Amino acid sequence: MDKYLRIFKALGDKTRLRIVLMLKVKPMCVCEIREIIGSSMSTISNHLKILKEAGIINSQKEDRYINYQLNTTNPFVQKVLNLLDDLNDEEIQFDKQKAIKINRIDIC
Amino acid sequence: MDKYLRIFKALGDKTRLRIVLMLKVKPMCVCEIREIIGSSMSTISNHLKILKEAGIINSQKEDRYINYQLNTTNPFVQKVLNLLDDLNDEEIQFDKQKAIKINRIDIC
DNA sequence: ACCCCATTACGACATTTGGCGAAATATAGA
DNA sequence: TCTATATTTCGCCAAATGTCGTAATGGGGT
Repeated sequence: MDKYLRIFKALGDKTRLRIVLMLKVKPMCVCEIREIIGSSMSTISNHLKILKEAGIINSQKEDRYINYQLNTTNPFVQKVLNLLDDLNDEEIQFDKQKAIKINRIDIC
Repeated sequence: MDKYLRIFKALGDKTRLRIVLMLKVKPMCVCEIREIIGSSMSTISNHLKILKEAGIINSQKEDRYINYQLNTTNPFVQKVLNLLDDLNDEEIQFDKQKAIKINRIDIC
């Protein structure tokens, strides 16, 4: 049951839900996510840790950066993430547009 | 987005997740749920309120009791609840067995 | 060896949350 | 209408959570 609780808890926070939805656009590093959300580095890093421990995302090194991406290997997570396709608030659309345009070279 | 957040928040609490899963067995009143969970009346009532405001459950009068049951009208909620079919911890099984056996006449 | 991205750990603070008991409310049945 | 009982609401407390800034640490690239 803890596995499920961790997932629901992780997605029950606005900042983390935004992060998950913008990672649907493309994998991003902490820097980029921080730029879109607007919170501090440590705050974002902590949220990412929680999402990672819930098995919702994972990370991968790319050059000097660590890319965070949605975890596609866990079936349950996969199903939950699919349900989020319906979620397209104005705020989420903004985030996604920013995610598309963002270039890490400009900000990191 | 708030709608989704409320649902995830609601399911991100152990007591509430247990309540939801035992309501899969059958609709129950506050008394019965209280008996299975073991917390105070007011605590259970508050959890039910949160689940109701999230659209996960609804209530219906029956005699002197108020029966709480899963809300089957909301498609998103429906899908999420379907995902929970995989969840069958020992603790959950206990709850469900109790739910089957429980008789409100004995305890309310 | 030195940068740079990122993580972690800390203290501080405000807010939220979950729990309780007691009081208030509602309502069915006598 | 009165009473018993089921449920909700209220006020309080403790614990957890989210945020920040700073500072120390890690680990790859250059």
